Amino acid sequence: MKKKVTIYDIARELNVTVSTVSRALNDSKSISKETKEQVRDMAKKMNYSPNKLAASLKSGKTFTIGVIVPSARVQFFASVIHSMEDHLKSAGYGILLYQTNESLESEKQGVKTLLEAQVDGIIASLSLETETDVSHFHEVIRQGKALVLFDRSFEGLTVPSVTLNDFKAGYMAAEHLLKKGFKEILYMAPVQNIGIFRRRKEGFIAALKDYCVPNPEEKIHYGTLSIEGGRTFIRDLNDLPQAIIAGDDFTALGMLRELQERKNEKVAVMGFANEVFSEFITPSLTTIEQQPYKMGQECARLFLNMSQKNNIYDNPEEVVLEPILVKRASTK
Amino acid sequence: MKKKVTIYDIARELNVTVSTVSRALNDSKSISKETKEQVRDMAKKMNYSPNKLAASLKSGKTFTIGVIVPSARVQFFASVIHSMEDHLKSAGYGILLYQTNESLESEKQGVKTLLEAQVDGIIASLSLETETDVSHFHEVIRQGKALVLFDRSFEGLTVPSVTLNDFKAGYMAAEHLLKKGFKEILYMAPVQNIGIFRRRKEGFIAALKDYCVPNPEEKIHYGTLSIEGGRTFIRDLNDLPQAIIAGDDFTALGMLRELQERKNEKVAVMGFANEVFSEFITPSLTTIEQQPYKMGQECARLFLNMSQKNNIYDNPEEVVLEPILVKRASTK
DNA sequence: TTGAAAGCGCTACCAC
DNA sequence: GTGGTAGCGCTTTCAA
Repeated sequence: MKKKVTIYDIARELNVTVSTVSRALNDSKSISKETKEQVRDMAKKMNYSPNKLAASLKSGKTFTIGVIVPSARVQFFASVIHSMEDHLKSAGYGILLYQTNESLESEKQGVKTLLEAQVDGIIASLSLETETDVSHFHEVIRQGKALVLFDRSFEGLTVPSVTLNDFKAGYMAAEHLLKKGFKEILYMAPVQNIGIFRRRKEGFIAALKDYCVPNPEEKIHYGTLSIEGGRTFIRDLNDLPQAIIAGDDFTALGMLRELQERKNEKVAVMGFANEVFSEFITPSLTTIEQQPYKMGQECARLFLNMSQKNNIYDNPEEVVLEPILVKRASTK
Repeated sequence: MKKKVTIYDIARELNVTVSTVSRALNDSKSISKETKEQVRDMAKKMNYSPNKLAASLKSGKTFTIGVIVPSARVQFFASVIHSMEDHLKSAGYGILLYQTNESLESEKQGVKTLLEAQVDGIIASLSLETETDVSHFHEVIRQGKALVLFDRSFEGLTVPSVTLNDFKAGYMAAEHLLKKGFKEILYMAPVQNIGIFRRRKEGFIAALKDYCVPNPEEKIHYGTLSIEGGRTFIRDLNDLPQAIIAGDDFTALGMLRELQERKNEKVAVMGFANEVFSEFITPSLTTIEQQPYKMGQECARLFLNMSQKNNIYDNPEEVVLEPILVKRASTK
């Protein structure tokens, strides 16, 4: 472990000043070609590696962006992170990852930690617990740093965001089943504090109204998002409907399994998210694709846009991606 | 966007020096209780947020650790990342993420970027292209920074690592099939430059020898890891064997689908990785569980261990996790 | 085109 | 128990 080489070492070696070295390394136009070459050669020769920390401290830019997600293990978020990293990396930004595990407290801590790390911005998807308390995100804005929300956003925050058209997603799901001729459709609603689930539910209701199904509100049952939640949902029903819209693909899977064990496969089931497995289970699952790759890409774009502007929160762009209906066997 | 509050502001307000403020904030024992309280109250009142960058520049510790993976979208790596972040966060460390997309060039760039960001260490899983050129990792070691390799490690690097007992994994897979009475077993081998695949293959061969199956080397066919790769593998066979060990679960899935379309399900198929979907496809897939959560946890532990030692590369600990055979319907 | 020097915000050593 | 101050490695303004 040798001592680190700094621009001072290069300067001394070349009998110039650090200013010159710094400028040469940064390709400043006020430095002669020869000097630049000399400096670069020496830097390479001495195995120089810049300390970005020092540069950041001085310049105020870290070229690091904090990403806050409920869990990096969930396929959807994993894909978004993957996409973000790819698109941000090419613009010179690194990603500092923080998982909230669906806890508001953890989310607050995450924002605090990331701000202390002096990230240039934060891209976040809210935890399930984040109902109305978004004060921690106001701090991000107050500091003049870029904030981009995705998927699970909060309407009270006028910041750039990338979301799915959840209303339409709910509407599409219902319409698909209605067009298939199913009349008795049950809708499984997850917690309602999150806008994404609320809007989706509203889309469902709207579709039923448009198709003249009476009392759509009565079709809504609450449930838990998980395979077991899907099983429980079925068990708790007195009569089986013709079709069920589950809160996500895992829940839909649980429902399908529970139904199969009862030798009763006559119920159409669909999910949300288009997980990797959904195509491969039996029956293959009809679901709504949420475009995680596109979402990550758009988040990166919005952030990079902001990093070029002065008044970053003027007219925040709200990208709304279109849900895509993926028809498969489970609603045949 | 107000000007940032620094310890100078707090010091001025309280008529003390920055040393006092710094020490009070860091809970130094040489500061009186009263002063600490005053400082903390004032810090809170002024909405002070420390600039970790400055602290890092001075102290040389960033409490940030670089994580290099082929892709954060792959379930296995997503789970490891999830686990690492959880375990490292509680020790005060943040994760700077870098994806190589299986490219050596990108991996080198990643190491460079992370080192420039002054990470305290790097936890990495090698790209498929990283055959023998690991010079970039030597640079990490040369700088005296902690390096931990996981899953896809490199035997030439004597650094702490967390891997699966791949030999045993291959052995277990073969043994499972042999015990089921299958004699004609085909083994699909992915690229061989990566130690993990080589050792696994050797385990397979050893098992066949132990069970007195002649010419085990002839049972090995090379193939590509993907659903399509699995389909192609089947198509390219002249005769179907009794059982096949695929390179991973996706490939196994491709094989199963190809076989199903031929109305020929008499071939037992198993995979590696225990993906989320493997339990839910039909037939459910026998596979080898690679314990990603445990792996992430152990990586975190090894890193934290190193961060406490002086000679961090003395007797590097090599954690080898046991593969777990998950028996399911596909090899019934 | 290059040099000198201030300073980003914090820590830690040396005084007192 | 507290103060003074020299840097950490870099950028950038002002001079020359």
